[in-house]
Amino acid sequence: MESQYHPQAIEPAVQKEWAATNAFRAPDASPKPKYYCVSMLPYPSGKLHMGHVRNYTINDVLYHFMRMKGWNVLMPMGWDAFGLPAENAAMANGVPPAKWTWDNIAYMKKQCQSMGWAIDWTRELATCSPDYYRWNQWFFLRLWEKGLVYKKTGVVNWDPVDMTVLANEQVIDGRGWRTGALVEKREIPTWNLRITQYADELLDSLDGLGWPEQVKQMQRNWIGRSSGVEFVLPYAPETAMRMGDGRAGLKVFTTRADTIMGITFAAVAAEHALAAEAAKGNGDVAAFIEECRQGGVQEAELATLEKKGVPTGLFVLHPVSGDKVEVWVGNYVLMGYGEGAVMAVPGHDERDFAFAKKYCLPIKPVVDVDIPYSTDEWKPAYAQYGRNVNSGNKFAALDGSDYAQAVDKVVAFLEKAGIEARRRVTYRLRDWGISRQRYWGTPIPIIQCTKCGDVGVPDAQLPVVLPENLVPDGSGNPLAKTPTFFEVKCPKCGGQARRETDTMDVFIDSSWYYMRYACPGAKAMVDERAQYWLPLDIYIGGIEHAILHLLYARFWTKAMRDLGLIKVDEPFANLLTQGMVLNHIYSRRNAKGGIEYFAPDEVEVAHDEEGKVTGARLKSDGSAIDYEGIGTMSKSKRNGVDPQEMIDRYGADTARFYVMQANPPTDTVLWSDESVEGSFKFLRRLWTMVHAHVEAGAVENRGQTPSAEDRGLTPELKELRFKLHKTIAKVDDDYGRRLQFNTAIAAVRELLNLYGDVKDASPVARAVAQEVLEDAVLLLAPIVPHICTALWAELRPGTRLIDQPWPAVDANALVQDTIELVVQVNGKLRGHIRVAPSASREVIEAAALKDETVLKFLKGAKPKKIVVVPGRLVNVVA
RNA sequence: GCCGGGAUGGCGGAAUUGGUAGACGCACGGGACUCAAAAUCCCGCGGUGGCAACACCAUGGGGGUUCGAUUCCCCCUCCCGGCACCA
Repeated sequence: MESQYHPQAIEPAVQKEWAATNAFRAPDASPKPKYYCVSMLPYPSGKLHMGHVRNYTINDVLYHFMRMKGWNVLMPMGWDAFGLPAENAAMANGVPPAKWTWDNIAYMKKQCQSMGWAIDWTRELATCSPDYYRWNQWFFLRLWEKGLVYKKTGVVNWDPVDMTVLANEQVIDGRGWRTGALVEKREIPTWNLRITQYADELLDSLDGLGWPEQVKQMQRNWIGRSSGVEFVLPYAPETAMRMGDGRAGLKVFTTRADTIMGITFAAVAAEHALAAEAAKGNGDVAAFIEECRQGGVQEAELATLEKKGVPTGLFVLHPVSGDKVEVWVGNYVLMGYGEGAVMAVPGHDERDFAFAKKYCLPIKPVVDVDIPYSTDEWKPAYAQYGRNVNSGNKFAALDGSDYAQAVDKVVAFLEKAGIEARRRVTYRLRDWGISRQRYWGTPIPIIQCTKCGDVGVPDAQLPVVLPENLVPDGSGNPLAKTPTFFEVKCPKCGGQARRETDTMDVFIDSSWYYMRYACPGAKAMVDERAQYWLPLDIYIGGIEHAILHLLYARFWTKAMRDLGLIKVDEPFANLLTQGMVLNHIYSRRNAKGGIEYFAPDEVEVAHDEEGKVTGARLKSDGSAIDYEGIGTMSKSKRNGVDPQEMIDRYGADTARFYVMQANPPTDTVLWSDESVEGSFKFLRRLWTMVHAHVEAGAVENRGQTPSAEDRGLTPELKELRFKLHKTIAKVDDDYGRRLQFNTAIAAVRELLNLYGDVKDASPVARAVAQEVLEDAVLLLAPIVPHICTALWAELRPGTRLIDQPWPAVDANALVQDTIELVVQVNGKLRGHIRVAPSASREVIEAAALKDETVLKFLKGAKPKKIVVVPGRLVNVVA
């Protein structure tokens, strides 16, 4: 056996053997139970980064573990190949997005292979290939037939200089990232999917999923089902004349109908029809609406704006008192939620309160909130439910009601008064707008005919193929400038028509790729092989996908089910959300006001004594740049770390071991490679241990190791076997249930530390050593499969690691004569006692009360109480 | 702003159901081996006091529940993720 550990020789040889034997090819039928484990597919940005290494190594550990446990395991891989970065790269280098993307895929695939991940490459897919995206188009048309697709006006970010729609990511502090121009809102026609039709099911079926509770909670809050009352605030007479829209008043929605007597004003969004009417002949309102048009559409930006508004001079009537109530235009009212209009109750709503304070509008508390009410300052308690008070003489019957009673009474009152009112369930969730005014995506299969309207592309003409040779220039969608693409005949009337040039949101691509892995080459969207593999037994990916991607994929699955394509209700039975890998971010504003990012290794950083960054300059020319703090590794911010250097220097096993031993998979981590050396040293030590054992001569009697009954073991060897079998149980639990790999590695390190302490060359000891080393190799195999494959071949010549089952725990090895208990006084550690595992409470108490330190702390007094926790501790309360 | 999460030695982390705080590593210090270096091995390593035995303090800050709190509850600070066109 080679005395030195040479990963550069071992790893390619092991990988070659795997490839030659199709080791990771998963059959679509098997007597074994199936286990389908998938990681979120990567965007082919150019190179793998440490987040990928973490993600796919976690998946790989589960692959090997479950395979050793006897499952038919599938781990596939693919490429989320459409999207914005390819267009940005094209603008920067003049290379078409297709070429850039395919080159990146080729390079990253090589990197994946050099990591040794157990991927079944026969199922690889790229979402930018027509074979894949044709089914996006086909399914879009099916949804359209079912009425789940519709067209409506949407609001987007508009860069007035580049004359182009900007993604939210491309808006930095309200300005276009390339031009530095102030961004505006612009309304355009968009295609939408009716995800809200599935809102209830998406909410209710969360309960049965094996997902982290935090993710389920985020999805619940995102869907945001709330029940409330929708009613009409009747227009005051002169307002009714002006509006003349056929409606008797302003429709509002509220979840707090019980506070109706606290209405002191009403507010509408700037885009509301009433605001437009008010702007006629009112310069202030018109100017305010114009002001609201400035800036982008991101909710985070809108929600942090200072609350502002103007009075419209239009009035509604309080539905109970009949008092005139003025309507304001407010920038905090969202057109996209409810009706774009709210009844304002500053007494019990925080945003209304802030608005009222700013514009000196009356604040009228009408619910008893248990604490004294002061209009000086908002307190969260003001928004609590409580008994109604101060309802006035027209509705005195409301006083004393609790929330539920109050809502009942209000609805009954409004109906009796002839005011349109109904209970309604609303959702925070909005329909899914899928139109993108971009080139590198799935073409939307619609043809716009002046005579026939929007016509679906006939199935026989699918896919609508995206031309692959265009290069975007930053101004608009190149497809819209390519007549060979958009000039078409109408499939219905044969007349001249125009092809839709918007493409689909890339979240569509990632909503069902894991089904297509299951049935490569299928002649339909999916076939029966998908039914065999679905649902995923575990889905692994970044916590940043907790809402959007996971919600869209769930919706898409349910829609496919309802079209009879699959039978599952949910795609992901279990979910492991990986924490983000963060790194420092450096940027600089360019002359135009756009933004430019720099990689951490291009930057020299100055720190203060506490390690805080005080300044940064470019290594190349010494110019000052901005430090933006830490954030997720991403292509656009140029702060990703390529694992290649680590692989070249130490090998893939060290890289895999390092990322798995450093932190639990769910933890967010700031990238550091400080202790990589330690990981490599451990693998080298493992190699040395096996080498020393093997060179001392083969041990044949593995499997006939003296068990506890045979009593052939010294106490030291018995302890070693105890530790071994404890470790097997611990690692099994960590891999299989806890999904926490750093503690599994620590346990194996402890085992090998103890093994290293045993200096015994007797035949019995050599047999135990064989058992320990074999099992340690099996326990580590899922994490570092290359070195373990090589070591196994030395420990058991003629057999292959990949065929081995997971090691079994020997219950006999876990039998102990005595156990140690902790002795506490008042909850503080004061000593230890050794007792038989079966020791009674009385025996334990007596032993504790004989302990000298315990007696010292008791100072002769009798203990007040003694708490015994079996198997753990005894606590004497003084 | 709203939703979700996090904070433990110089650093990464452990403590799984309320039961020994700091496992296992990294870095560092000391020693052995060596002509020397590398590699390897051994010892030490939260703070304060003490020769030591040991004692006290300590899990972002403040309060509470409990025989016992890193763990549960309330309040606060800072950081991370998401907020619908980054993926």
